[in-house]
Amino acid sequence: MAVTEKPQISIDKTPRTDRGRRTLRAILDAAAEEFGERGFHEAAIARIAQRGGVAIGSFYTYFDSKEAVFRALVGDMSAQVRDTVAPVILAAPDRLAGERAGIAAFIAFVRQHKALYRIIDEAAFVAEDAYRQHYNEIAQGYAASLTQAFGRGEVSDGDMMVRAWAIMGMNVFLGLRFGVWDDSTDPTVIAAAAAALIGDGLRPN
Amino acid sequence: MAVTEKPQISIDKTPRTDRGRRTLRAILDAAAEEFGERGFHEAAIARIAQRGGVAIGSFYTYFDSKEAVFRALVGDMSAQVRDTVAPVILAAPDRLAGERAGIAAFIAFVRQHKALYRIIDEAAFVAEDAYRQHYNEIAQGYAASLTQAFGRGEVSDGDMMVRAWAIMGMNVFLGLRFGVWDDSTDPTVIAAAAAALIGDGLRPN
DNA sequence: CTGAAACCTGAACCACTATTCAACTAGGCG
DNA sequence: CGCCTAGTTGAATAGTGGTTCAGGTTTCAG
Repeated sequence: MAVTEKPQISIDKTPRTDRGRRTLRAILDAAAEEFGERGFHEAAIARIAQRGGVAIGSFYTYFDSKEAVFRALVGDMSAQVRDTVAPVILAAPDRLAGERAGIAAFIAFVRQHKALYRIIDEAAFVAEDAYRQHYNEIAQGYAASLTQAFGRGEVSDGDMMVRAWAIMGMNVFLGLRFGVWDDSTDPTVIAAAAAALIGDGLRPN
Repeated sequence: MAVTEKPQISIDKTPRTDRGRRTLRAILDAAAEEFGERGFHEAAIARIAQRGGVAIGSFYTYFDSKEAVFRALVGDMSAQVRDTVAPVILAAPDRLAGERAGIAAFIAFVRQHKALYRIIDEAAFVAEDAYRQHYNEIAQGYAASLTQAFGRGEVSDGDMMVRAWAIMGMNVFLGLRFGVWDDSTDPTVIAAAAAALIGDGLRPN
């Protein structure tokens, strides 16, 4: 009995044609707009579909649920942030200079992607595992690169993981305050102040 | 014409009797639980009422809407955090010691109030103005006290507002990572590492 | 050309829940 | 006791919006 392999109710939603890929792209872009403007809960699938110029049904051709698109977006964003900031830090002559350049780059990125920046933050409530993964990965990389810098004698000894989380928090809050809430301050000024803090701390002399 | 002051459809929802105050308290506590466990959008008024042992109608005797309780809770929390951490910082012999004590106190607070800590974070999406107010107020006070410390020669010169936001971000992220996500690490160890970073920075020597 | 797979469509279904409201009870004051 | 205000109750209302599905249309390998 040649059981001709039951066609596995196609659980895979990846598009197979160019047409499909175009539609997926349109939905993703529309979703980014919608989630960015209205937040996860106020966002409506019907509006995402409309923005993308497709039918509601087409949305469900590519995603299993509202949360699924959101997760996809978080992944996209997460990668984009890393791919933007990490090279800037690496390109700097030393760790401390990298710190300053990284902050400036991050603030600039946030200003250019305010909506999408919100998506990552909201993931803390909508897709906590994706949120944790985002920051854990960054912290991991950050701590590793601090350890390397220590090996080169560029930074002092200390708990690199705590430092990584501390500096990440600094960046995120500065990005919120001077990137999202108010973008009238020159990023390099903020970056200079923050980098000075990271480099030498508050202690006088 | 003695226009006998139309009785102003009692827009004030403050309880007038002890019985009322008890009910309000029950609702508030129930709401804190519900919002803490399920987040704003998953939380249901019906469940809050049930938890508090009151009828749905009673909820609306004291609050105009779901968002209204949430805001009340954010205000409560905000005050509680400040009232817990600020005295600890002030009690320290100097600013840098205060920094360490403050971080340890904050992490301890977060561990004891994980649910309520989440409420403030979610306010960023549910009641952004309350969220901004919370952090702006803290930053304001923080920057002012840094300036005073500068006057006493306890900290170096620099942009105190940027520093305030940076240190706030540090604290919040350390609180998230080592308070909410994982509370197995000794807070004083984290506080020591973070305070060392704030005090002397990363620069070797 | 042809048939099947991929893709598209949007009305309808359904579950959920914030808010209202009209009737009721408790308690204190004169 | 009569009366008034504060407080209580929960079924009913009303609106929302995620998801499904049955029936098209498009694409393309053979």
